Amino acid sequence: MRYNRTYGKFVEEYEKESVVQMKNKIIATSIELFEKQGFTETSIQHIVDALDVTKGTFYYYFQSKEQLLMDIHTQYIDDLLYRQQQLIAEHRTAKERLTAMLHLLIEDIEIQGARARVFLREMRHLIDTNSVEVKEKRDEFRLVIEEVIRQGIETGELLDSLDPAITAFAFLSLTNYSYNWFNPHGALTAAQLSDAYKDIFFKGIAKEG
Amino acid sequence: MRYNRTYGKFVEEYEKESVVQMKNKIIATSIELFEKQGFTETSIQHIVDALDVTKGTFYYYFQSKEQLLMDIHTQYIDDLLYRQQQLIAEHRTAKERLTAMLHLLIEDIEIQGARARVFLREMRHLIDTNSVEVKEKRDEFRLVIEEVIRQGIETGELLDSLDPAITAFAFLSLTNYSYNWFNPHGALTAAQLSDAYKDIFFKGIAKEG
Amino acid sequence: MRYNRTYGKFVEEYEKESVVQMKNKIIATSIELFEKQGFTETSIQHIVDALDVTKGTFYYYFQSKEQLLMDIHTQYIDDLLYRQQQLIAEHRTAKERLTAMLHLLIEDIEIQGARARVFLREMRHLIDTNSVEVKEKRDEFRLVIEEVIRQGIETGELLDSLDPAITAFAFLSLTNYSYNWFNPHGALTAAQLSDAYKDIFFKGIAKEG
Amino acid sequence: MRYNRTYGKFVEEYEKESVVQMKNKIIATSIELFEKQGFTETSIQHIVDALDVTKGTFYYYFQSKEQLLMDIHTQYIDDLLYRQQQLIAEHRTAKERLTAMLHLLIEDIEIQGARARVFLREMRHLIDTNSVEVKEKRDEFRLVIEEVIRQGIETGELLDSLDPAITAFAFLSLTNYSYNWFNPHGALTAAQLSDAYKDIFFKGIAKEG
DNA sequence: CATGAATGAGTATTCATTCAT
DNA sequence: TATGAATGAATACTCATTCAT
Repeated sequence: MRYNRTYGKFVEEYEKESVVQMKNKIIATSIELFEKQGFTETSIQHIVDALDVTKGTFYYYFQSKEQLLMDIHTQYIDDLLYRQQQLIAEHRTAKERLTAMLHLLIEDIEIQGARARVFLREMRHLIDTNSVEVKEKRDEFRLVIEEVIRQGIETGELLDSLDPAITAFAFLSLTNYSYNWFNPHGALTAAQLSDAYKDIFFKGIAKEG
Repeated sequence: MRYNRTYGKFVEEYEKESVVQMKNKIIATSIELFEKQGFTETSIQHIVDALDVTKGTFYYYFQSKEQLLMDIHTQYIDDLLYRQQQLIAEHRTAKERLTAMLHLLIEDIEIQGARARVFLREMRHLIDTNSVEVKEKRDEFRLVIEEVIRQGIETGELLDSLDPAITAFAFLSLTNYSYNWFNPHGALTAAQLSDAYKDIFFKGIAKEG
Repeated sequence: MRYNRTYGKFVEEYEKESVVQMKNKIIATSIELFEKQGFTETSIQHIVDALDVTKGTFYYYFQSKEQLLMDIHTQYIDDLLYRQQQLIAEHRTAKERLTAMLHLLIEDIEIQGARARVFLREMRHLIDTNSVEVKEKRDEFRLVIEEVIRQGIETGELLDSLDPAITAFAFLSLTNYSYNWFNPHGALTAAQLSDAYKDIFFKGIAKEG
Repeated sequence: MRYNRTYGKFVEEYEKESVVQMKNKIIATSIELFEKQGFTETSIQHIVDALDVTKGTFYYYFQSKEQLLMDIHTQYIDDLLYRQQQLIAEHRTAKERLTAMLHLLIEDIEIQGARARVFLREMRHLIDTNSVEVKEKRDEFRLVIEEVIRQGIETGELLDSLDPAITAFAFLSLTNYSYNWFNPHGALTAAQLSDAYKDIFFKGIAKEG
């Protein structure tokens, strides 16, 4: 499982295989249900019924419903940051890097759509320190984009007139909003969508600048 | 009250002024609470406490909590569609129309942010027929944008290479995602943001097309 | 109802008769159950089943189980303090006052034994500010006894060698511990018991001092 | 360990040393927790966490949580009865015997306060036969006091007017209630308290008999 | 001896909704 | 119009106990 790459590294060392397996089973099922019905509307009972275990089992693996949500968020954002770093290392120009990130994020909706949707939608239900922690990581991801844009401006690849912060938000709007409407099982593929967005984002829509 | 323009039209014909007033008071208070805490997390008790009335009063004006949410959605989207039509009538070129819509939507977050956020966030809690009805109106709004883009391509204002549907989604991504991060009380004004977005959307970010 | 004397004064002015009645019914039933099974072992379900109402009803009248316990404690200790003041006013000498308090407390076990037992036993389950509040009132009651003893020493009624604080605790030990074993339905009456305790407390058990 | 004197006698014959040790470790830890939080509020999980073992270990040594409580009670009351017998053997007059018992019980709160408090507070949680068994031993302890008083009356040491049963309860009230308020770490020592109580109990508080 | 995953019945509390007044 | 007492079903969470390993 791809999403387990980074998370797994740390976990497997001190948690038994079976514990990790059951934890991941609970997470996988929860993600499906959270996506369909929303976090609040999905009860622990729903989750354990779907898994054919009892509530006690759930609470053996997770301290609380909120902790489960936090685990989902942490897995997702940690993996995303890891892949962002890889991609930065693999590419040099701002255009290449932004294109790669566009592909990364939109293909994520194709590959692990439910997980992405839960991540983008349900953050509000994290409490106190947890929401701060996730927010910081999301900011980190965004600031990397901002920095790529800033460097692109400096190197002359991108327009001088751009505000890097606003432009980073524009970039994230395109990718993050797409989970609202993009259907990976429809006629339009993720590759086509990210290509189309790449053109719009880089060249704009008007005929002459 | 601006949001009452279209809604009022139908209502005032068969409902007494005072009924409309109390209904709007409940709606206004609910929007504030829904924005702060979310729809599910806000109880009827919260709402009536904030208004210093009793539950019975609430249920005299609304059949259910969901019906209240539906009313909020209907008011919002009807008003938006009305203003979209006005703006289409006032402008001729695709660029002008798109620019006007960009301003409309982003300034909405400044002027009636809570209402916009509740609209964009809580649609999931509408039930079957209601969610279909709202979805149809949202589609209607989007298809107008699509049509403006299509005409812009035909008239040569916009690039031939564009897919009007995807481009309309890109447009809506910029506007609709901004409620997630744009703070109307911050240093950046809505006017500045919509200007920046206009540039990015029309001209792109790359130095040479 | 005697225990409602002071409590009632304030309540009846702003709460409807029927609310007070249901509240008192819930309190009365809860006291019975708390006495028999203990606070923790008595569930809200037990209470509402005994009353043939639903859980919702319980929570309409009480914010929480702990709040119910607090109400029971407040009613009890407020009434006790009130009666202590009356009795102080009615008597002059230390002997008379202590005798009257002995009667008061032991007859309380006869008349409203369950209430007294719950009060003496379950204070531990009050939280934070509530337990402090009740503790302060219990201390107040005790300090009045201490003061009566102190004055008795000064006037020459009581032995100079006494430590008023320890003596007050000795007094309260006799009365408060009796709920553990004294059965009001047995052969020994409350009047006989308080008489016997009065003799022991004033004259001691040894043949010559 | 003092509290193991009598208990140990029987146990060591058929249980391995290590079993007894682990059992006593569990008991010691449980007493601490029961005292701080109460029996019901302390979970097996709390206990085993504090000991850094697992639930399985607990259930290897005790059939149930209630059985653990019973063991605590049995150890305590058996030890108390044993020391009461010793003290009866060591002293002859009623005054000496009662004074010795007063010291015994109040110093117990100083030396093994938690154990005493758990014993006095949590008996209610013993089930049927167990609670009967403990009650019988507590009665036995009380009846020895009663008998000492009876003999004191006969020998002319104590007042003829006393009811031995009531007087024994008065005695136990002084000792047993003290765990509610007496703080062994405060300025007042157990020796001072038992001396003060001895005077009050023997000579009373009034200036002339 | 000891583990720890799993159970199942329980707990306090919440809340949208109804309805007699 | 409005009240507010009552419902009933749901919710997150706890915990003593069991048992295969």
